[in-house]
Amino acid sequence: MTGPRISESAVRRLALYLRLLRDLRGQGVELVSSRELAERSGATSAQVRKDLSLFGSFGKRGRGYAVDALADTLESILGLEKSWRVCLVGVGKIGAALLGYRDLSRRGFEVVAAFDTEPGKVGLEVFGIRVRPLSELARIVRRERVEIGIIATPPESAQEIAKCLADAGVGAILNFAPVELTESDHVPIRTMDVVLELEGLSYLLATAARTDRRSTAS
Amino acid sequence: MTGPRISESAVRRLALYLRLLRDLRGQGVELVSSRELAERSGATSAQVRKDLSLFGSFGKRGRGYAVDALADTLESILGLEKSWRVCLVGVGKIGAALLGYRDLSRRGFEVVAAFDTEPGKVGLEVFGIRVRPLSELARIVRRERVEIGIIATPPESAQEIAKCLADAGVGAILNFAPVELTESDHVPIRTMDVVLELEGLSYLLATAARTDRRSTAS
DNA sequence: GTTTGCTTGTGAAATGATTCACAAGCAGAC
DNA sequence: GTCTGCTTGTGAATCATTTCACAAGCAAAC
Repeated sequence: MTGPRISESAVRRLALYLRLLRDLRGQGVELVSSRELAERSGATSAQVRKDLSLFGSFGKRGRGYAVDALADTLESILGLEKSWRVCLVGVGKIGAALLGYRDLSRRGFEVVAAFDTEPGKVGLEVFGIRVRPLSELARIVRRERVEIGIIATPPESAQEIAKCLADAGVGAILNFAPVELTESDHVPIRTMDVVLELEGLSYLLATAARTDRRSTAS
Repeated sequence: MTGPRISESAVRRLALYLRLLRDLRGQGVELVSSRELAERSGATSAQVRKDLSLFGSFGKRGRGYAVDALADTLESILGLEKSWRVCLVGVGKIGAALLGYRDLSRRGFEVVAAFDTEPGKVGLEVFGIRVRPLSELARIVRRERVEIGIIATPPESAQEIAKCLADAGVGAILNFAPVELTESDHVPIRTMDVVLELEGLSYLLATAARTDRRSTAS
């Protein structure tokens, strides 16, 4: 089964449903309806059903979805049955925060190596991970069979490092540097950017302010 | 001028163009074409032109866009001419990393207050910001005229805090807690979730692996 | 002035995502 | 068995976004 073509937002929703299902499973709930999943995830019930139906029929009409089975199915679809081997490049404030973030390993993403250029940082142990010099990246990524790279460097070096990671064989990259990276090879890249997100909110606030001024103007 | 209805992804792209324009301005470049902006932002040139044309005609046919003027225009559209007053709730690892993140104030988001419940943290100064008890949130948010709230607490408390922030008068919320929050009032909320993002990549990796197995199967 | 080369701005077309609406189906009550 | 209440799965319809394609326009060369 080579899954259907499916949008990025649909995948995100599936991951969200999975999180909810795990909670419900923990609470001992056995059945859940698309309506309930929708409420808790901020989607509509039709959306939930469509998303799930892309991969098969998992529900029982009149009853809902079996929490446990559906959680297993989603884990399989999302590739979360195994745990992924991750490396971090750039042990600055964000990088260090990520190393200390317990949820990563708890949710299946094991940080197995960390790299930095700064001599003052190389050799340190940060939350149990030894920081290695960048020069060892290719070697270690191969040796440790790293599958996902996280970039948390300044924007200037990010593109180059993305290239190194791709060349060294990682299959996907999560980028925290505030630049749009172009992907080498076919290695998908996701960028997370706090400032960009805040700027999105700024637009909404500014628009709201403009509207207010208009409607309450003398 | 009450701006047009515009999608979240379009706003994100505008913010991206603005960043590129600032770079170009810094380099002394005076004109830029939609094609160049497209290349650097990962969009298509038609997309760039459509995005910009939603708000007016800023380019010169045959030449391109005046970098300086367009940057100013985008700043105005996105509400980035002023600097926004931000508060942080939850000074854990992510919260502390944010307090230390210079780019926030540099790019127009000034953290003017921080809160935490933990007695061990209250009173500390983290990167120059004093951590206050959560009980003071409403009072300080009002006094400091905070416009945007950032939530970096455990997921259990996030919804409650979103409510407090909305009630206290913030106009937008950026949420780092791994829960889908329902908005109180009409306060928009954006959630950033590292694990969710990694799970999206996991899906791609798993799909690629499935496809490989299919096509190279005996 | 005319030609050339390049670029914008934008309707129209194509594509993609979401919502609607309802037949099909399940389980429990009687 | 049949009736009731509820829920899934899904084609069709709607809505949104992206891409196409090209007329209109600018500047420099000659």
